[in-house]
Amino acid sequence: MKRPTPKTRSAAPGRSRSRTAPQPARPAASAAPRRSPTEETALKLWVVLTRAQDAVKAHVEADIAGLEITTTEFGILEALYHRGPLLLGDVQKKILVSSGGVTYLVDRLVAKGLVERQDCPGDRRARYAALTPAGRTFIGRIFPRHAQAILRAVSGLTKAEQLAATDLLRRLGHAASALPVAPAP
Amino acid sequence: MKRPTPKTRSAAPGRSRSRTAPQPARPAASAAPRRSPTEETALKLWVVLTRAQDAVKAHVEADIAGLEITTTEFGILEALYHRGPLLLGDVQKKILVSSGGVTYLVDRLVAKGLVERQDCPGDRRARYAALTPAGRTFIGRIFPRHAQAILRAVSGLTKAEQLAATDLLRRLGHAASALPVAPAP
DNA sequence: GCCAAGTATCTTAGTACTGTGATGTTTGTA
DNA sequence: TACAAACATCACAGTACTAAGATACTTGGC
Repeated sequence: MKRPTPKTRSAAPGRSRSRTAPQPARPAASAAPRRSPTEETALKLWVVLTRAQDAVKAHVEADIAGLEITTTEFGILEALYHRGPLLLGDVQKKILVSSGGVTYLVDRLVAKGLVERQDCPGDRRARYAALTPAGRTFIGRIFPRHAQAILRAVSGLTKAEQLAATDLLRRLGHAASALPVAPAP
Repeated sequence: MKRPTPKTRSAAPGRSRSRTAPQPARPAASAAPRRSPTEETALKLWVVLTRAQDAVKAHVEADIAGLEITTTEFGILEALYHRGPLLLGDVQKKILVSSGGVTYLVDRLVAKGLVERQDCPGDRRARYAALTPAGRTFIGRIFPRHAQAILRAVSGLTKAEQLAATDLLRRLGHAASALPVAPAP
């Protein structure tokens, strides 16, 4: 699991800061740099986008915790469950990891007996990943609960709001993906 | 850098799959499980939320690449820049890493001469992290460009849409955070 | 038919963390 | 005065990846 939101020493337990008041010896030097309202809007969007994703992800990961698989592995199983066998390259595009990462992840799922590789007739470079019967049973058993966990995690918005958010986020994502990545300065 | 969106072999370069047609020997077995529309809406939201965050993050990380710091380190510098010295515990809450992670990250920033630790008068257990003059200069120099990169990354939405998305995401995030995490089954 | 270029996967080494658990210091409370 | 709880730190094994390169196969042009 990548970052199931830190659980270590004294992580969250809220309000207790009463000592923050005594400002440090050195001046706070909080020379808050002025920013345009347009920048402010964009930065705020980036922050809440990240926070929202983290918050929902925490529920998704909590749901998967204890199943002996990572969220990324879950993503592969889910993709194979809903789409049938996929070329490893297509798995890569779907879950957004490096090519080496796909090899690594599929190796582990194979070791767990959930996935198998199949040769691709017609292109001997390529290979499919496919669920084994055990893998199909496994994902079929846990997916419904998983869907409920997500449903619950996003239930802070009404269905209409969820649809509105989906539309905005889809367009945001598409636009950002289409945009060429920063011209190295 | 954690996952600057894979750059490896044949990652994105679109449509070329013409070999996907010959379905694998084994039956596709695509027993697509029926789902309620409510579930469908929630799952879709989760997917586009993650995709959008990833897409924007790719720009953010591309902007930081080559500066010899990771995005997490950047987050610390930015927090100190905009808020002044912070207790290490507050840094932890801000950037969401483990307690050991804060020590590790601050150590590295100290080694780079960008941050220093200061004792906290009034609580001798606690310590502040604060920018050094070099650190302030560094972040002050790169932050404006960073803000522009974010501005650009989210420019697929109009300002009004950005505000609407911010409102929805803020409420989504708050609700998800407030919700107790899945009851371990 | 030959070969360069392209595509698919795998291998290797490295990185940025995490989690656990222990240690020391300090603080607020009983 | 004791004692639990908070803050930071350290040590260390482990994890989920990444980037870069190697290998194997395929394709398109000549």
